[in-house]
Amino acid sequence: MKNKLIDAALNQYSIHGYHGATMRKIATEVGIKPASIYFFYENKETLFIAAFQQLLDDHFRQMESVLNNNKNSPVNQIFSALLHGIVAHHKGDEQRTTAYISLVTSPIPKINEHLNNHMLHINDWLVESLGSFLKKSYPLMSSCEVDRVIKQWVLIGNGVFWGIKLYEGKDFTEQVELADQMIHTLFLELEEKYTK
Amino acid sequence: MKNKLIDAALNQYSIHGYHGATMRKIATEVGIKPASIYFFYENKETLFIAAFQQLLDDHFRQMESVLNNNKNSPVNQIFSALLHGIVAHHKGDEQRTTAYISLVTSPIPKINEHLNNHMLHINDWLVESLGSFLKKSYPLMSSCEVDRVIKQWVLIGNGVFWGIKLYEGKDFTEQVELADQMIHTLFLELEEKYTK
Amino acid sequence: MKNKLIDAALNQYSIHGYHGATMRKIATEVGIKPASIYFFYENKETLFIAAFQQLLDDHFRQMESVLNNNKNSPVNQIFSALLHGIVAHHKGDEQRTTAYISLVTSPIPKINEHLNNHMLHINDWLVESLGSFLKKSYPLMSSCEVDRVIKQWVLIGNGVFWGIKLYEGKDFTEQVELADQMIHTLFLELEEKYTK
Amino acid sequence: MKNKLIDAALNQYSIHGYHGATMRKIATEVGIKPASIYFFYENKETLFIAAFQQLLDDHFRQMESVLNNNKNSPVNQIFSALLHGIVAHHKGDEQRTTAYISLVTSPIPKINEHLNNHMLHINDWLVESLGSFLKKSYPLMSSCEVDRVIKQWVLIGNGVFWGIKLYEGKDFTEQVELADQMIHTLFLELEEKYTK
DNA sequence: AATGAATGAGTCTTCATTCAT
DNA sequence: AATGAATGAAGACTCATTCAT
Repeated sequence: MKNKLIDAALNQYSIHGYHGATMRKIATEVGIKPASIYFFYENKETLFIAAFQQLLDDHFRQMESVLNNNKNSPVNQIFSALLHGIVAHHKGDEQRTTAYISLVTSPIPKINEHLNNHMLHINDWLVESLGSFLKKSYPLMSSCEVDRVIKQWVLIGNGVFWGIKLYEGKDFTEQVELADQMIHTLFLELEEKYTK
Repeated sequence: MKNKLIDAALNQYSIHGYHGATMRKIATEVGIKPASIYFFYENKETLFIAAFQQLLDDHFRQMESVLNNNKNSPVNQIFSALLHGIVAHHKGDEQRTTAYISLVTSPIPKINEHLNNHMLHINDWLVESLGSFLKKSYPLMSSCEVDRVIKQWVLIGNGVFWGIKLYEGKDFTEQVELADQMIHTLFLELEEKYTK
Repeated sequence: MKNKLIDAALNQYSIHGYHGATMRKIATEVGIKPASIYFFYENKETLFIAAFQQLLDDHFRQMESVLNNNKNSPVNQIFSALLHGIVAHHKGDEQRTTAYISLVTSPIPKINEHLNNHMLHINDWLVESLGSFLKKSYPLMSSCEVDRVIKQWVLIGNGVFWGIKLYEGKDFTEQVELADQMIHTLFLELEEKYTK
Repeated sequence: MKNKLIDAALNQYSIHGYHGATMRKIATEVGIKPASIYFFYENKETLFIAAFQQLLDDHFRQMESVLNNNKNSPVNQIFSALLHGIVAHHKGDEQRTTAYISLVTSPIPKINEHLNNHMLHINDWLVESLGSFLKKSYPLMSSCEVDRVIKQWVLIGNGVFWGIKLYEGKDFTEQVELADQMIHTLFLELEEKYTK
């Protein structure tokens, strides 16, 4: 039930925003009465913090698992696969993605903190794990350049991510292809620079 | 006063979301009583539709003016300048930018419609105006490729835009630099392909 | 304009009741702004007291004029004509009739007072004027009986009056006919008793 | 509590009209807070529709029971008793009677519909039940005449009913007596016509 | 003669929350 | 584990009224 409540909370949040996601709507969605929510969560804020926590954790776990499934591919394919993996994850659960996007403009301070930590966490993890792959393939790359490549990849990823709410169907598929091409170009440069 | 109300509405919206942007908060921000708002706008929805309309119009006008100020530069600089211009515009008015981002997850159907129209409008305009610059510089480019370049540029722009809320200070400046590099690469390819 | 306001007030009152007849609705109906009403009437209560006063005065004047036009007919025809006259007056201005009915349940004490005075006034007038006609035709009738006949006539009139809101078209016409028959019977009795 | 709310709603309605019968006044009358009303009724309109429904149902049941208690008396006494019964019912609960009268000028369309149905229902019922009594006593009466007698009786009843708000104490008692006399006359005619 | 701008009080209604059961 | 009943605070909005113009 706690999980059903979190799902409902995220869903309502994604549709109506924090103030519009009322306890009643959430309760109705899981088939209980508003008063019953308080048996599981102390109050609205607690529920939402748990919900957002889970959202971010899932998001992170998902990225880890995608990376894990591709760690034996060539670097450039890893970057590409990771992008596709994340995109697939988001597209497969648009409701949560909307929640995730809304998070960025969340009106609750505690949640913004969580989000910032999450972002730093992801960044560290990306730099560390992707960095090690890059260095393995291009041992001559400077730390600084490794950083740069990862950040550019993230920048492209952000662009695609933002497109999730802006483009639909074929238009969005095209976005992913365009991103792929740019990643490809990124690695062409590296290849040329470090492997001849 | 109608304009002051729109500003306040956007500000409150950017901070608290639609349901959290109460008439009282908006009224207080402009120094009148809640009841007085209804002298200027029929109701909350009307006020917000006017506000968002203006937000989108300003946004578009801003892009136009940036383009106008750079239309005599070389193409690659136009693309770069346009990106910087938009970023500057958004950074210079973070409150409105947050409102703009929140718009994407707005709970009011009428507003989503407006937003979609706005997006299509911008797209058309970009393809048309930037397209003509590209074709002038690289007459051999196919329409299809013109389209692709513009869309990649937009993708990078979206990445930067999304970063506005995620990065601060130097970190954000770095984002713009990274984007610039990628645009640069984009045009290097074109140069190589079409001008030798 | 003062008269237009009174008409509008009565109309709105008949539709929505006192609390539902807002200054705005009244102003809109006469094509001015609410604030302008206060140039003509001190406040809502004053306006309505004037309106009701006029309503009752008109009502009374109407009855007088009907009686005047028939004062040379035989008594029984006077009674019948008076009934028809009143009914015609009310049917011809249903809006005011509704207002008149609503008056009886008015929530404003001052108005109830007015109404009571009006009722007493009408009663006195009826007893006096109709009484004199009766006594002229049936000199042997006791004051007490004169009173009784008038009151029965009023009772029938009240029945018809109440029917204005309950019956429509032919159904209402039938009511008036039924009333006529009963008045006829009333005078048959008198005839039998006093003129043989 | 739902019933207490209905009583309070009718009482406030009878005093102040629909728009003047505020949720606050109703809540106060039953000793709860306005917000609590919404636990029992969806909104103001729902509450009032339930209230008026009950008012009309009670009214009808009352008439039925009066008729039932007198069905073995002679016809003319049935008519008289029914009148007295209805009058007693109304006089015994003036608050509800005022509500009933106000209903006729109610500003809510749904309620007017209910009222119309109620009136038709009562009419049918009167014609059917009183009609059968009349025919039993005067087998030679035509359906048409049966109809007429009933309608005249109703007309007198309406007159008395309307008098409830106009007359007080002895004056009202007199109204009932006058009505009684007229009913008496009505049956004298029938007696003379059909039983000699 | 009329109104634009403003407001305090009050309207219906919803919200998060509580607590006894 | 769940809810019926209740509520204080706040939500959007309306109302009668004022006053400078």
